[in-house]
Amino acid sequence: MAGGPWPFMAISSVERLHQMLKRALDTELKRFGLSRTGYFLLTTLALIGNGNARLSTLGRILMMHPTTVKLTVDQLEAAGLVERARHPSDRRATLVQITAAGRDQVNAANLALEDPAGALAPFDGMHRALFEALQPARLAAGDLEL
Amino acid sequence: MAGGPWPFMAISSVERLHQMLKRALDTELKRFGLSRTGYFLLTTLALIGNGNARLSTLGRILMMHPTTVKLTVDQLEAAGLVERARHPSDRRATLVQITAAGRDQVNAANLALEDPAGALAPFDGMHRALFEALQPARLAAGDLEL
DNA sequence: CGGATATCAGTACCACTGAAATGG
DNA sequence: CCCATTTCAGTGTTACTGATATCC
Repeated sequence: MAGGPWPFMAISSVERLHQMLKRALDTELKRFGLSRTGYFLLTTLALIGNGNARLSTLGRILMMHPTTVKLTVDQLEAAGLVERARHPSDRRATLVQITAAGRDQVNAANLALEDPAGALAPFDGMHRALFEALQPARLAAGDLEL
Repeated sequence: MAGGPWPFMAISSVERLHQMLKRALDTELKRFGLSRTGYFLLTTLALIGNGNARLSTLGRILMMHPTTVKLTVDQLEAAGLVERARHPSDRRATLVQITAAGRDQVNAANLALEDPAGALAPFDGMHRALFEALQPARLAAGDLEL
């Protein structure tokens, strides 16, 4: 199997790593009642200045379809982790605001992801190196700087 | 957004790169009438010694669910790119064998993926570096050596 | 008997398409 | 008028669960 075409090898590597991380992440998030997309959305909100953003902005940042964003926000809102609010100037838009409970939840989840005894243990200590190793390819393809 | 927790940054990077590669790969494969899973299965078969393997072996290698393997093989078989055959010694197993047409198809696809004017152009020349950059994390998590 | 293999039916989640309504 | 934003209904693909039959 070694010695395949390089595009195949590269794409397969990303695909496999994605699979493994996804499974580890899902098992860890299950205890918090969070879906993967919900976790990404919530953490993104927590890192943004005011803790709020438009649905469309979240969709662009997270590379999610508008309908998927709506569904995810619906679920998070039902769980009390985010709230919808009117945009002050643009009346087409609705803002998604993270709640205090949402911050607590996402902080607890991110702490659990750093636990050396958790599901992400195999990657312990490699997160930063992994992030930096992928920067060139991501930026070359025009992705955000994060 | 920068300065988030490292597990989040690492997982997001992999997720985003996976998204971008997936879209580029899909648009490229569309012209060959191949699905992504079909492409992975077919290329794997082409790289294996005799060009055949059990369904269960393919599932393990490709991290696919048995039912997904069956469905993918059904589709490839209908397109004449693989054939099912009895296992010589183990009568429970069925072998999937790549056909001559399947080899032609997958070779053409892999050539297109290396085209500097194709959808994978942003990653041109980075495939090998990308593969090697992901090796440590993949092997640490117990993945195949490829 | 336990375990592996393949298949099938049914379910669930997610992404997408196309449409609609509202507003910049 | 054109475009952005959000929402909704309907569709398709893929992964999963649980069950079955066959065989090592």
